[in-house]
Amino acid sequence: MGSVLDQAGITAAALALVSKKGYDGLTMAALAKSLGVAPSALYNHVGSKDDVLRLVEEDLMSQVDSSVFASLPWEEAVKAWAYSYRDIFSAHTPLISVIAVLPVTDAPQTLAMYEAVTEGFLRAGFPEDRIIPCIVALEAYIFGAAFDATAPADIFDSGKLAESTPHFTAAVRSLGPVNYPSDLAFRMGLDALVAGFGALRGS
Amino acid sequence: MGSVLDQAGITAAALALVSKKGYDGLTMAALAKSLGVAPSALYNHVGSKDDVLRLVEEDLMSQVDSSVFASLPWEEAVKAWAYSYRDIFSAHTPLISVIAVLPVTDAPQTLAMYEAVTEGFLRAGFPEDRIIPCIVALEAYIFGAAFDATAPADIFDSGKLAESTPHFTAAVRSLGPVNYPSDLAFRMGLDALVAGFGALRGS
DNA sequence: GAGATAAATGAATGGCATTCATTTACTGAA
DNA sequence: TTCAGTAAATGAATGCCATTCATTTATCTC
Repeated sequence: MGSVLDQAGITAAALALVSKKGYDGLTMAALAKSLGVAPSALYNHVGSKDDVLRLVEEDLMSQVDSSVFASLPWEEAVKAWAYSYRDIFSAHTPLISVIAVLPVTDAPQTLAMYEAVTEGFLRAGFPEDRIIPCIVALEAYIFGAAFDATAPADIFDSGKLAESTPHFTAAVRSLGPVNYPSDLAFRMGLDALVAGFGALRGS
Repeated sequence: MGSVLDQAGITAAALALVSKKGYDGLTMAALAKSLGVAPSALYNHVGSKDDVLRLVEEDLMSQVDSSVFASLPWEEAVKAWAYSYRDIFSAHTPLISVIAVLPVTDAPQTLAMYEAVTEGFLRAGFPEDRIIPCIVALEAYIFGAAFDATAPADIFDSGKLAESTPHFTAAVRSLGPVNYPSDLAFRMGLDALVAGFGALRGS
């Protein structure tokens, strides 16, 4: 044996590469180079590039703060968890298309997060059969919001077509200098989801 | 002139190709072949493959039903619009990563949709400066839910790690035979968002 | 009919993930 | 100490991809 490579090392190198060059720079060749190894050597440890993305996902999932469910009341815990989840994945949106569709089997960190969140919901008095739908809805919102967070500030600039969309253009203008209110929108939507779901709790 | 190709034809061919072979099958070579033309000929009409994706996006946006805002009360209109939006894009998730970040300038169909939705919110009594944040939050939710809708039914199968995640595993089991409740979750989240945002309306 | 212009061609380029036959280096048993 | 087995790394090759470019073809205008 005596291998230079292992999954932990590959994961760390992939994360470093992504933070330095972005997901466009995450190629098997670049990853191998950063590990001082030939590209084909990676295939002794991962089956494909998608495997690398899965390793990165697992690492990120373990960074999502689900400990808040043990220390805060449910409303605050959900919000803190959601912010943490979104903040982490807004820097990793290319992963979302991969993971949103990925079975959770063999993803221990991801499962651990779901377990902590589920426990938090149970402790807050949710009926067991409503918990997964709530989590699914919250995750959908979080993933969508992660994309938003990376959008350019002028995404809603209607340009030449402003005259044909007067109400929309006025609504955008009314926001003032910051015309892409990603953070305000995230807070508003999260508040609405938490308020709506909170009503499902048993007494 | 007398060109075999134009943007409408390219858009139609791209949509046909996607519905037949999926987004993996949407290559410039395959697109050109389906149009009876050499791949390089496409570049006289579009600047890049991303341009093709933008054309497809515009076409899909025009299919989203925003006419409901003219005929239904606000709550029902938002829900009908959201369902239509999600249903269309759940078959086109690879576009989401592109468009969620894309400026709306020079996207007339997309702008027309935003204008119709904005008018619906105004008519329902929303303060002008809350409308865009509401739309942003709803869109985030819709895009995220579009990913969910394509997930496999057994995405939450915890497999060998079931014993270490007892609460989560039980919550999944309590859902019964269908263990990925994408539709239920979408309805629940949408109801919560609509209820929460509806409270912002002026009297 | 001449010249301009728009459009299509086919050959090239460079990057990409992945495969595979081969070699290297280490292990544990005789 | 030798030798066989094995895990890991190598480098060359494959096939697909988007994109570019010099060149040709066809059409329209004067």
